[in-house]
Amino acid sequence: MTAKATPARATRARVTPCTHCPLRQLKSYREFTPEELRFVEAFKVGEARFRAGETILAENEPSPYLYTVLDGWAVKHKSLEDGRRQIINYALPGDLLGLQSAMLERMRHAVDALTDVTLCVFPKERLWSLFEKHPGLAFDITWIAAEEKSILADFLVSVGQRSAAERIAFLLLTLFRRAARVGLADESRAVLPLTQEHLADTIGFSLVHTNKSLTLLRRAGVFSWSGFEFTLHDEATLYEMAGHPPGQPVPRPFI
Amino acid sequence: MTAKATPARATRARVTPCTHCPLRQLKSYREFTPEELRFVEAFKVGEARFRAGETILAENEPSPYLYTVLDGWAVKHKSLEDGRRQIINYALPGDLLGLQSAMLERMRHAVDALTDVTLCVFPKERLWSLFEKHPGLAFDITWIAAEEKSILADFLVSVGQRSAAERIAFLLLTLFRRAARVGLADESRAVLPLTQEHLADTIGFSLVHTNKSLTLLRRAGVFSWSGFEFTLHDEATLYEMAGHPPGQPVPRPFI
DNA sequence: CGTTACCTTGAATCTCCTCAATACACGTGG
DNA sequence: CCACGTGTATTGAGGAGATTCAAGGTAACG
Repeated sequence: MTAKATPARATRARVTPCTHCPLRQLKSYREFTPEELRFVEAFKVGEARFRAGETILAENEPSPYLYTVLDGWAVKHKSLEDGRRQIINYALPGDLLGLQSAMLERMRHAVDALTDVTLCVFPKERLWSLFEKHPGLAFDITWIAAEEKSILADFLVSVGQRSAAERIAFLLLTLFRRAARVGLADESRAVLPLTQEHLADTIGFSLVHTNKSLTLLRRAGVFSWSGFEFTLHDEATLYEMAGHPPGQPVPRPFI
Repeated sequence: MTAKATPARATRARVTPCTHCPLRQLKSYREFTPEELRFVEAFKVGEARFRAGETILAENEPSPYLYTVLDGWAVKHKSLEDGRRQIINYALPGDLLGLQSAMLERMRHAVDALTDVTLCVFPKERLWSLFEKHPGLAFDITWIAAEEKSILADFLVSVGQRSAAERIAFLLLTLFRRAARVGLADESRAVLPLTQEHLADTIGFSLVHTNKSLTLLRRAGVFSWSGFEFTLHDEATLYEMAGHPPGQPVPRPFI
């Protein structure tokens, strides 16, 4: 890994208007008021596309934009000088990127595209007027931040306390459910576009050990996962193995 | 460990008025506008005290209150069924507790008092009016959530990638700096009121191994730490060992 | 048809865990 | 005042688990 950083290419042509945003159709999102919808529509200045492997936001850099993922997967990670890296979280459609650079001046981690990605682009200098004029949207953003804190805490518990098999089960089940929540999975199947190296860098084990543990898990027949195709054969057992990860709450907000 | 959950005992007598809040004197906090100060003063309905070891907020419980720490230390943690537990973060004076229960309906982790603690108490049903009427305060809360996400990400990197010595160095240096930021440390000394068991549950190692690694680190003479008294002898070296943890940003907000 | 990315497996080594025992400081009650 | 229990810190020994090094395999792509 991987490709070099590439500047966002804003595509003003063929931009999805927020009024027809496919994510807003999902029952897991609340409805906007007409005023909020108008504000968000004006807040969005375009879309940006990144190819798999490209850097969306670089660590320690400021960014003039806030993004939401419209389509595709991204990965948030931090690297140490010697090449070790830790994946912090994944971003799926509907997730917010760049809040740190908006709030804390610069990114404290990098964000890379995991698949080809389309993002909605919002200029961060208008974030303040969002807080001033649309407390409901401000509340949503805070809600999202609180929820991500909760996800990070769950990852921390997993990495700090659980065995290799438990961590793998936890991660795959969590990602499967997040994919399902935004309509990217049916009953038992989803595309989870990670390599085993991503998996290893998320759960805090070496690639070799991750592979061996994964092989054992697969032999147990609880799920299959190859070529990014994940199929869940026995959710109850995987749920057991994962140490009972919390169900996703019904999310209140959108952006 | 430890004492049973105890209901908050609101002490309306001898409550510190926000106008004289010792934390607001610190240069690391921004100043309130007079209107904000008036709002916060009314938002605060009292203070609560907890003794060391008591539970401030229980996992999976809702809470009608939001708290800020006025004095003392608290610890946020999650426990598994079999007794393993992971410490998520620590709360020092100025830190916010219970945002999860306010935003996500219930706590996803527990909060225990590490020392005797005094908290400012805010009723969460008035949080919405804060967002409506004081976007500056709403922005502050979001800022705090973003910063804690950043801290959790750093912990995750530490637990996922670093050696025992690095994790210990990272945690102690981080806590020393956070204590210093709120006036709880002088040049090189601070009270860090953790046991080695807390340390172990934070860095994700067994108590025994943590003790052995700590002993080695102490023999290196970079710091001393006994009876909760932490003395930093060689900050540059500890900083090296800790893998260059980020300096604390100047925090914008208060509550 | 060679290169690249990803996955898989074995072997040797070292880290970390569990079990077990000891030590010290503290507070309590006899 | 001493005996005792409890919480915390320390150390040793043996074994499970994770890492690194190394080699080989497959599929995709020019």
